[in-house]
Amino acid sequence: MPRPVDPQLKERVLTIAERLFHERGYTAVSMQELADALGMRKASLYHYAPEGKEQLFVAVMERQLSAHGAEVRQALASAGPDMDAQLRAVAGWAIAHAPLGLIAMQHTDLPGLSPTHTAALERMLDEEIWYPVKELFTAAAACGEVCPGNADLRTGAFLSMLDGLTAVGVRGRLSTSMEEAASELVGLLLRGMAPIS
Amino acid sequence: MPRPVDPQLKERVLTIAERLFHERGYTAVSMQELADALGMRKASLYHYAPEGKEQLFVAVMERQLSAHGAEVRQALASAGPDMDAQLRAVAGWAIAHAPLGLIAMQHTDLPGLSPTHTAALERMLDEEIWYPVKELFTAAAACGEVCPGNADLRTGAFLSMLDGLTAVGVRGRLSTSMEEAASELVGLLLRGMAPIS
DNA sequence: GTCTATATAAAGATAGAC
DNA sequence: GTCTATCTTTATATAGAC
Repeated sequence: MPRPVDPQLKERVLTIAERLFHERGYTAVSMQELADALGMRKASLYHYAPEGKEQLFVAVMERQLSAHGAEVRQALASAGPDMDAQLRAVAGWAIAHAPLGLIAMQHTDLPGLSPTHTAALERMLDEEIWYPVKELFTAAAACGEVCPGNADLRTGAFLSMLDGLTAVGVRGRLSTSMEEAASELVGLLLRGMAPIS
Repeated sequence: MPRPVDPQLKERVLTIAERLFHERGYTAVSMQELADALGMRKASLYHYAPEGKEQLFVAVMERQLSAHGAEVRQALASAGPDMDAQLRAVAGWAIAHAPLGLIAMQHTDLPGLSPTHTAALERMLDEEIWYPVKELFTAAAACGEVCPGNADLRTGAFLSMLDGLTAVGVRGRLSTSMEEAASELVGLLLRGMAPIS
C-alpha cells in the first residue's frame, strides 16, 4: 500500500505538465506529449498520477492556484495600503504570469472534468484569488476610498481585464510595455476615462 | 467537380457545430458528438467539410465572427451617439451571447490550428469586433468626450470585461441582472470608482 | 445527401519485468 | 521509478454502395 513518490521528481512532472496544460488546455495535451516533454514513457506518468490524466491535471491546477494565491497575498502585503498600489500589486502578479488564461481554463477545461473536481477547482479559484481581490474592493468601499458598488462585479471586471491584457499583450497589440499598460488599466478602473472638464 | 451542397442543411450543421464548439472548445468536441447531435453518421459530416474537422471549425468561426461583426455594427448604429449609449450597445450584444468566450477561444483553440487558419481567424476577430470597438474609443478621445489614452488598451479592457462578465454571470456569482451589471460596468469604465468627494 | 464498412492512427490506461 | 508490451477505446478520415 505504501507508495512513496519522490517529491522532487513529482515537482518536475507537475512543472512540465503545468506548462503544457497552460499553453494548450487540458484536452489538447496528450499523455504522450507530456511523457515526451519529460523524457519518459507514457506508462511512467501513472507512477505520479495512478488515476490518470484528470488526476494529473487537477494536481497541476491545485498546485498552481495555491501558488497564485500565495503570490497575490504576498504582493498585496508588500504594496502600499492605498487602492492604487494594491491594484498595481495584483496587476504585477498577473503580468508575471502572462498570459494568465484563468478565464479560458474556467470556460474550456473545467466543464470536461468530473463534477467533484470541477467544484474543487472552482472553490480554490475563489479562495486563492477571487476572495482576496474582492476583499480589496469591499474594504475600499467600506472606508470610503472608492464609491459604493458591487464588489463581485468589480472583482470580475478587474480580473477579466488582467486576463485579457496578458492575452492581448502577447499578441503584440500593445505598443506600450505591459507594466505601463497595467498602470493605465488601474487608473482606468479607479478614475475612468472621463475628460478633465 | 461541381459539388452542390444544400445551403439550408449546411446552415444546420454549422449551427449545431457552433453550439458544441462554443460550449466545450475545438479539441474537446469529436466528430462523433457532432454527428450524434445532428442525428447523422460521422461520415456524413465530410460532405459538408471534405477537409475534415479543422475546416468545419474554421467555417463555424468565420460564420460566427461575421455575425458578431454585423450585430456589433447594428447595435452601434441603433444606439445614441454618446459614449455611454455606444458602450451599452456593445455590452448588450455581449450579453445576448453569454458566455461570449472569445478570449478562451483565442487562447485555447486557435493555437491548435494551422498557421493559415489561425491568422485568418485572428484577422476576422480584428475586422469584425476589435476595430469597430477601437474606433469608438479613438473617436471619443479625438472629440474630447473622453480623455486621451491608449485605444487598444481600452478596447482590450472593455472586451475582456464583457467576456469575463458573461462568464462570471453564468456561474451565478452576480446578484444583479446581467443588464444592470453591464450598465455598472460601462459606468465603471467611463467614470471609475473614485468617491464623490 | 446519407449510409455501412473499414482503414489507420492515437488516445488513455494496465500488467508485470527490471 | 522506469521500462516494454499490450489492451481497449476512441479519434479522424476514406471508399464506395444506395
